[in-house]
Amino acid sequence: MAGVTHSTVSRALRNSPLVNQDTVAKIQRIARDAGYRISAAARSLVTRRSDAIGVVVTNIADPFVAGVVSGIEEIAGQHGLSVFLANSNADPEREVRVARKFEEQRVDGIIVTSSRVGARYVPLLAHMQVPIVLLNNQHPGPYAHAVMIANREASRELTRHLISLGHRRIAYLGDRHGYQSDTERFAGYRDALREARIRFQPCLVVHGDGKPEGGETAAAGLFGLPEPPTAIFCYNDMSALGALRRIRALGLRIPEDVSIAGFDDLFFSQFLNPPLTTVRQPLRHLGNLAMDTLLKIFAGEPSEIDIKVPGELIVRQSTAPPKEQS
Amino acid sequence: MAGVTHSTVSRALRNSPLVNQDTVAKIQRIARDAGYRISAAARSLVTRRSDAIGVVVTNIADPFVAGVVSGIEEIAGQHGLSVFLANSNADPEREVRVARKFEEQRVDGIIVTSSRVGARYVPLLAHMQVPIVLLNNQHPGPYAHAVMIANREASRELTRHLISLGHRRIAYLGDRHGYQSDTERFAGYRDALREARIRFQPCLVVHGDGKPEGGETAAAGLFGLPEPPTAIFCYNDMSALGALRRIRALGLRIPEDVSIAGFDDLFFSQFLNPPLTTVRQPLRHLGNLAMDTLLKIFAGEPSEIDIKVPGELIVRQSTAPPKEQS
DNA sequence: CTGAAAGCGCTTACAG
DNA sequence: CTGAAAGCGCTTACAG
Repeated sequence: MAGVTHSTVSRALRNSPLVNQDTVAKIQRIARDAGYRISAAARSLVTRRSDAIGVVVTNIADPFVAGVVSGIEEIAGQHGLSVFLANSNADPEREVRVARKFEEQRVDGIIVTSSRVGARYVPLLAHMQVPIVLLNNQHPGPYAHAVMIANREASRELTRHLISLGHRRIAYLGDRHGYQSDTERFAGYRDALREARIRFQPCLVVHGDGKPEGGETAAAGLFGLPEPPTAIFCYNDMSALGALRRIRALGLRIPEDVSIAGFDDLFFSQFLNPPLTTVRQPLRHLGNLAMDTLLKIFAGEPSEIDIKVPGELIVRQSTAPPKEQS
Repeated sequence: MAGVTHSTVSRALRNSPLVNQDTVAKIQRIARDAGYRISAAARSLVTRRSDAIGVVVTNIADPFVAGVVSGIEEIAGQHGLSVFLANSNADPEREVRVARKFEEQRVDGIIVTSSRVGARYVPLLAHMQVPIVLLNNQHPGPYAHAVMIANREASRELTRHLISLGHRRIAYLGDRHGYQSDTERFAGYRDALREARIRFQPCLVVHGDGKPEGGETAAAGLFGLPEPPTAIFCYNDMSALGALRRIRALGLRIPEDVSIAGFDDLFFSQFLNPPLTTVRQPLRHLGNLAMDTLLKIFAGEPSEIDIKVPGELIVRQSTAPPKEQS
């Protein structure tokens, strides 16, 4: 060393006010010159904090998820926290493995990013006695905080937009049953129909998988109907991507023959041909909020249990009045 | 405890052959029932391995990056390794912060995923004496392994495709100067022109930023030319996304008036209207390879310094013969 | 096959 | 303001 002891060094590096300023300066200089890096493992062993958080995603390659993770990492980095990323793939076996790893790492908090996470996953994490924030997936229980978009309201507004254009046969192309965001968006769709006294028609509801492939198949089903819809509200932009392709393959024009709307406003949606009418979710901001919530919990500050962010209707050229009133 | 000592427990949980099988079974059962989770920090303090790797990306919200990270995480998870994710944003200050964090965590290896990473970043990491794998960015030095797509070859093939359709005025819409993948793709473009004895015209080369916005602006420039191109080879699909929009805004049809090709085959490219001709990069596979390389290094097995993966030309409907021979 | 001991690199009361 | 000591939860030679 350079004149002092172990403990003093430790204190100096943490900028303790207990230490002589000159000593601090000297020690910090020496440490820097020597390329000293504290061992996170050793520190965390005694402090009982890892200064790391865990982020579980179903699939980081999903642009919704990636956008949100980017917002999480941004705030975490600003506060000197490391982030562990783990894909669960909605596979129960991987979910268990992920939870176990996070426990071993003694993460200070967990963010679960995904609308697809099964409710059964949360108990697994809740068991860890660590703050949990769910992003776009509320959990009915005391274990977790939640950051969400106001799905129902935004969906209602989007459906109203279609109705105001003159549409009456509006299809809902959803995700798989049981996912909360699908359920809520579906509810908003029905709200708007009810308001406008349009009879709900179950045959106009089809289900994809939240990805282009599922959207494509589901859309195909709608055009096998004796009376196809004049507008389709797709659960998300990824589904819309598939629906758009299928509809074009059928020789129909958008929006002249059929209007299409999505949800999320992913980066590509404004570049589609035609540009997609959708609801904007502020992905990065949602990620920021989730991380902010975790930070508040760490600091012992009060924090809302359910944070709701409004979506924003973005009207583009994929929606227009129907050709003929039906 | 339950009859035995500290050391025996440690050995039992690691399935040491030194321990009586019955004892092992008993200890493992007790540990499971008690919900015991080993402390990664404590273990790593003595083993001097963290069983964690660090992944640096410029921006996880970029679909190229997200696809690759997904492939990295997949293999890491299979081998019980945790992954730290950090965004550098190509911001020098953040790069330093990321590198420092990874040092503190004593990661066992680092993967840098990005075509935008500055060469100046690598020394920062190399200093850590830890295996480094660069994905899509080769570094001329002994510090790092590299996994890359065969940019030049694939680019040459794509350009040949445009030439074979009859194009002679082919523009290159690149990324910013100095990025390796841009440089290599540009070289492939020139190779193909040379082969076909088409004179290279500097005015047909424009530069974007690898994102839709930059592609849009760069494309606009090409149509201010007295003799605009009949085909545009975009450095990547993200750039093409912007170029497509701008070209449509100019009232031109694709591919009738101008052919457009991209590079990467991101998930959305096959769903565009028209579907985009491009070069497929096997993103997930590239991520797998990078992680495999790291694993080999950990195991002390020999591993190639430079792994090159071929791209695959995917011809779709955004390219066609030019309207008139120019 | 099992136990006792040392030590990984830190932090933090407790004395001075 | 600084030092000596204990301890965080593991692993691993070293003895038996």
